[in-house]
Amino acid sequence: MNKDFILRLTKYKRLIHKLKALGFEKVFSNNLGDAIGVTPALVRKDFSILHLSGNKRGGYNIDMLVEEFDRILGGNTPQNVIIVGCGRIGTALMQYSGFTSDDLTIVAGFDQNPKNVSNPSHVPIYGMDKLQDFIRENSVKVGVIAVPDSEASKVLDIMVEAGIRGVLNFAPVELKCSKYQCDSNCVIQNVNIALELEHLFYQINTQEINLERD
Amino acid sequence: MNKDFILRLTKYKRLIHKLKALGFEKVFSNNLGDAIGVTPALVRKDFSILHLSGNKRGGYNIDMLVEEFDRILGGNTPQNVIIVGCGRIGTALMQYSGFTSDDLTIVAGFDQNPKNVSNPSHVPIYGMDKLQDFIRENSVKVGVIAVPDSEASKVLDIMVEAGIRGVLNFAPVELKCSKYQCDSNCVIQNVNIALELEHLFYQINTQEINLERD
DNA sequence: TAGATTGTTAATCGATTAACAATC
DNA sequence: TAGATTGTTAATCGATTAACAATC
Repeated sequence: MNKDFILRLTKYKRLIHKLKALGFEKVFSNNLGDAIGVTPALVRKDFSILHLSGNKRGGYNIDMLVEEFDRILGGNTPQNVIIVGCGRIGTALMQYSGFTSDDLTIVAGFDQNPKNVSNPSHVPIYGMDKLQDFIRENSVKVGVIAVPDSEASKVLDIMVEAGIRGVLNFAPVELKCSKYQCDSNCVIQNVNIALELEHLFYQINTQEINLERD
Repeated sequence: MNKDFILRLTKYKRLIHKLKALGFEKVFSNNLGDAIGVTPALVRKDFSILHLSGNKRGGYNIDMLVEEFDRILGGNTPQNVIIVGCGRIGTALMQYSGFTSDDLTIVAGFDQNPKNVSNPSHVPIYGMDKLQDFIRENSVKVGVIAVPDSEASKVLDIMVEAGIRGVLNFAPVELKCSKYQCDSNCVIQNVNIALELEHLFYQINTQEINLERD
């Protein structure tokens, strides 16, 4: 329910898959904690919340963990994602290599002028008028918004109306919990690159100068 | 010092600039809290930590806030950023419109084959061999890493050695707090798009099925 | 003045950690 | 068995909030 908790789950999952690939058969809260940078106690607590139990002396069984984390985090069933807005960011994402390893598949792109988009990927790009039908017919659950900021909230409304449940927003507007999000339980995650860079500068500045000037 | 705290600072700053533009002269902790979604008490606490004081009845002076937040968050002095790796993500970022409004300027790109990069922006793209000298000569403080994951940690080392203080990493590897980061106080922020999407799927899944299966 | 708002202290809340009994 | 590790409880820690005296 907690953001940090969810982040840890994803890290556990990745780590456990790696360990499995390395031929490990069991692992201790100790090892897991070291690897993801938390205390062993927190690992045990987390696992306890998830009802994952180990052996008092033999640690946790890797096969069991792999299976359970796959179930909890949506498994290895490929997850379909659409990209709305095929400008620079949109097309860059379409070819992003980091996805395939995580069973995420970009199934389609949408743009106002699909014919103008240079498209070296094999992902089909449709006009915006096809967006709602596509979402409905393919039961798409998650979409990426990569349109100009002026279009973002309009696009969001369209997607939510069609039944989208999760949105990753790259438009430099913070898409807020509108009535739509609340009504329909659509989760919105904003990725604001300018904001991230500002954070960095802030952190650097405060390392040098102290917050309180005097 | 806290991640949430820093995030709030950035939100305060943006909001206050907007209010200033709207002609406001003063604002209450009440209003600020509503707008950024926190309690008025927290706003006052935050301001107190920053030594920003208001009037017992007249709230906080907008001009004062604008000035102070600009100082605290690095002001409106343009911040120079370089982009290392001019593949799809890198070039997309180079033309990203969200930057200009935040006084962030991409001053250069770097790539192994700068001549192969199609470069519709006006940002110069140099070979990787120029990276260290450029950072040193221009005192660049923050850089973006958008190279393939296999190159990421090598590139990080080079940048840190040249004196980079902050890195935004788009390569799908979690660049960890290596010896370099600790020695030289380089802040690393990882943006992992696949991870963000996984979060979304997880959140959606847990809305439907409860965590504990039984 | 009376009313409203700040600034700060103490209370609350939630997450993390330490500790340890249970037990393999 | 002795040693090691889990699972869970209680303690700790830090961030947020409530409350209220100070005061404009």
